[in-house]
Amino acid sequence: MADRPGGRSAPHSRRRSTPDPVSPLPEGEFFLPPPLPRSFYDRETVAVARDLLGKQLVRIHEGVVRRGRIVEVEGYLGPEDKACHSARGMTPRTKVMFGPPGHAYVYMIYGMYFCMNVVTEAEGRACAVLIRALEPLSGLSDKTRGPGLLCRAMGIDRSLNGHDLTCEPFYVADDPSFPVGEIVARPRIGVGYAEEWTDRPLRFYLSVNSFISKR
DNA sequence: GCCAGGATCGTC
DNA sequence: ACGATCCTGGCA
Repeated sequence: MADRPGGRSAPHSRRRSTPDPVSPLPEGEFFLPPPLPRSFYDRETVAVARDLLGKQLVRIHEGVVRRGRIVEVEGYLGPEDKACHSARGMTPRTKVMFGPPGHAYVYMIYGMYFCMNVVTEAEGRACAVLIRALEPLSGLSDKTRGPGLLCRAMGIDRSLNGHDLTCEPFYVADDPSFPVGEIVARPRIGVGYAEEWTDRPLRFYLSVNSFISKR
């Protein structure tokens, strides 16, 4: 296969003479931040959850760049956590959670929405962080508050389950100049069935941000 | 197979 | 407080 050093044009017929209508990849320089390395995800889940706040979720799809700032997350701490999908062991659905860190765990909820997680900790730990809200940065509607809505806005569906988030076209990137500020910890949303795990403060959000899903 | 329930969201 | 909508997992 012929390589195109520095070239960004599509392999063949995709590129037309007119630019894409919405957020096309810019010509020349690219300021899209690079993906975080796998070592970022291969850490204790609460640390990853807190550190994801302020980062950018980036998806490049059909020539459109969609970016949002992660402003709300929830940690799910593996099989012992009664709110965690891996609490009933490995099933077809939770297989990705039991895999290596840095991959997307995407599932359908209530027959109408998708939710997206990042897998954390060592392979087999089956921990993850749910992305609950984004502040829109580019290519997104303003309906990004809540895990189902943000997946719709980003175009995240089942086809991205298991995707490796350490490479394009779907990844998390650092945003070093963004001031994260104070982080609030509260019980997770919608896990009333989880007994003693229901009230654990594993939901984290930026206190100075208006894009949170619920107060 | 069958069925209860769900890490949601919009509306009443 | 409830319905939409369908996948998932447990049980027969």
